[in-house]
Amino acid sequence: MTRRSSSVTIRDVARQAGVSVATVSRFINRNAPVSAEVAERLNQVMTELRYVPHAAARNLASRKTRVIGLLLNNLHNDFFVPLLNGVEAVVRKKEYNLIVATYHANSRNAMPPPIGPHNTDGLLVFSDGLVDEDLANLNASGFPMVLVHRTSPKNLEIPSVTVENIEITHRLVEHLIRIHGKHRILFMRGPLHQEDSVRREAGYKSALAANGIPFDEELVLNGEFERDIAFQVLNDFLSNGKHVAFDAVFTGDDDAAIGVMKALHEHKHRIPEDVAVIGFDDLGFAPFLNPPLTTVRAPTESVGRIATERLFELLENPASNGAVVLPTEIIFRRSCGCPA
Amino acid sequence: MTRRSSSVTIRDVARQAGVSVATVSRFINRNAPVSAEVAERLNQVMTELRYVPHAAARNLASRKTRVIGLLLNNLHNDFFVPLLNGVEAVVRKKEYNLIVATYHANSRNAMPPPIGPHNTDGLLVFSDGLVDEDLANLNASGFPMVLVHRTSPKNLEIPSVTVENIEITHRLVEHLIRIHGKHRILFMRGPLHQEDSVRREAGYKSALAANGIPFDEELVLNGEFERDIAFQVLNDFLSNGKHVAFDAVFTGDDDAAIGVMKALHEHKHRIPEDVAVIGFDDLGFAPFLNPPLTTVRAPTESVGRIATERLFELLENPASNGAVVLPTEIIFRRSCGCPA
DNA sequence: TGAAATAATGTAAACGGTTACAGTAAACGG
DNA sequence: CCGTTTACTGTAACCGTTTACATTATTTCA
Repeated sequence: MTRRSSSVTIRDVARQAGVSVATVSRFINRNAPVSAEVAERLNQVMTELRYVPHAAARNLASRKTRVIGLLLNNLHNDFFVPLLNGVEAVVRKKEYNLIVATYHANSRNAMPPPIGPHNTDGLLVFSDGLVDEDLANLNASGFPMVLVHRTSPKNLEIPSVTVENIEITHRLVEHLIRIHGKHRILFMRGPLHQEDSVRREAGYKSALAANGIPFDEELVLNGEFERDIAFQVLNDFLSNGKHVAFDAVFTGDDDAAIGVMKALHEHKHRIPEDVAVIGFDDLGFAPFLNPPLTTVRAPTESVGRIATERLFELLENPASNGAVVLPTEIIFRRSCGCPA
Repeated sequence: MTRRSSSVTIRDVARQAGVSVATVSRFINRNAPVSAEVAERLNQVMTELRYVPHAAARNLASRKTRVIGLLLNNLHNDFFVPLLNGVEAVVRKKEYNLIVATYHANSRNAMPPPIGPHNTDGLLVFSDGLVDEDLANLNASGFPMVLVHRTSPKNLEIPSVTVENIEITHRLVEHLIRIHGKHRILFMRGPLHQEDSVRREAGYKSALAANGIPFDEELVLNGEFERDIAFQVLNDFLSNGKHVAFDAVFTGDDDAAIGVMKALHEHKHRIPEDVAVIGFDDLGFAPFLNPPLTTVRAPTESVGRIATERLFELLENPASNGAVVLPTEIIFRRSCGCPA
């Protein structure tokens, strides 16, 4: 067999420097002493030959990839920028690589998850594509994972990083009711099984209940936490004559709030006079929307950073370590009816 | 040596199915016929054993990684969401993986690029961290690359995907001058050597020149195409008493425009009456800023998609194929002074 | 000073796949 | 009916590292 590879290998370096490959490997990984003399020679030879270790070979031999994966449902939301930013910063500092992949519940049938133990050392799981059973299997095999914006299935104890949703949503919706006298509050929810969406819906309902407002199924729309879908859905709702009255919209996230605002605009509803709008996340543009968006500030970059740090802790010391819930805070702006 | 690996290998599958590893490999890769009988048996055994091929081993043996890399300067801009989205969609369809890494000119001293021929099959280069010399070396070695928002160094012919900047900027700035009578237009530029920024500056200058307005060095600020930096810089500019008068701001990108608007707001300048603002990119939130942002629509998701498609073409057929420049279009909204 | 630890290096067996090469049996073509 | 494809399968070398084990020279120290 005549396999040809143009790339220079560790053997070339070893030969050129007159040492064994083991010594070169040790020098590269600094995991055993190498004489000063040899070290210098190797440095020289390596730059001269432009030697770069072959990642796959290292991975195979060492059974590490130096890659961590981030599994998302999709990339249709500005929300992911701060999240990615937090993740990437930590990954870079650790001199690891980051694989970003999308995978959601519906793609399960077609394909297995694109990233996992076979090509990463650990996973940051945002996606709902990995169902509880998958998580259980991976966890049982000792594969390091940290859940993001999602909590561990019962009796599995996978570490997670989330933000506080229910309490804050309750308070914000209650604000709409008590301060601004809104009683017909539409909820533009996210993906059906996404925890943030579920929790925000819970907070929404509990605020209604606490204030004697009956829950109306008709006032819940599926915006998928996506700008375009939220627009579409609300637009249809407003167009399709049914004319269910509402005087406020709680949009599960800021990005979808843009779609909501667009639909309201196009149907000549004034915000907040006719319809108040509130969001969630406090994305960078929220203060500059028209009107400025009342929302909940979620520390998204911190979520990414902390989740990644915990994943690295797990890599070094495979001891599970609970759930962290980061605090959130309401930011009042004009879209709810508050004065500028 | 006693190496232990808990994972099931191709040999386990082969033994269990009573065939050779070669047959299993062929079945997995579907690159040679396998009898129906064996195929079924393998399917069964593989799911039973939960066999997943080990990526590193495949990579090593096949000398392919099935990974493409996206190299960015940073992730501090909502602009990257549509870009990433376009890239990721194509990568997923091809059943490849995507490594996202940041690397910029200043990190060169500290580290080599985190991704390259050693861990990817090809690169989408947005970053300025890879200087012309690096590109030349990589290109000479036949490594597939596509430049994004950046054109090929002279006589290198690396494929690139960019958007039209100069002409459109010229027209937009001229609009500010001729229609809205602005004559002191501040330019909030991006990173010094970023081509979009350079070209937008060229369009800005040519519009000034074409309309008899002298270029004033003092009216150029470095906002780095980052929201927070743009805010900081303009805020300082407005605070530091120097009181250089201006009646408009051309912000090199929409994300930075948010920072600009914030600074203007805080200093009680009305937009567009006192100061007009125009951006670039037409990010999703642009129509909903207060006031709605006049900007240039750039097909960012298409840039990501097309660049990635071209990279895959390159993988299959290493023939260089020029530069594509996608058209852009001005979107007039209120921030420039146009009526709603 | 002799035993034990340490430093520096080499040899060669993995790691888990792919694939060139070879072989056998069945199908085809004239 | 026989030479030639074609379908299918197996053997084993190889991809480029890491690392267990072995070896020798040098320190350390009781």
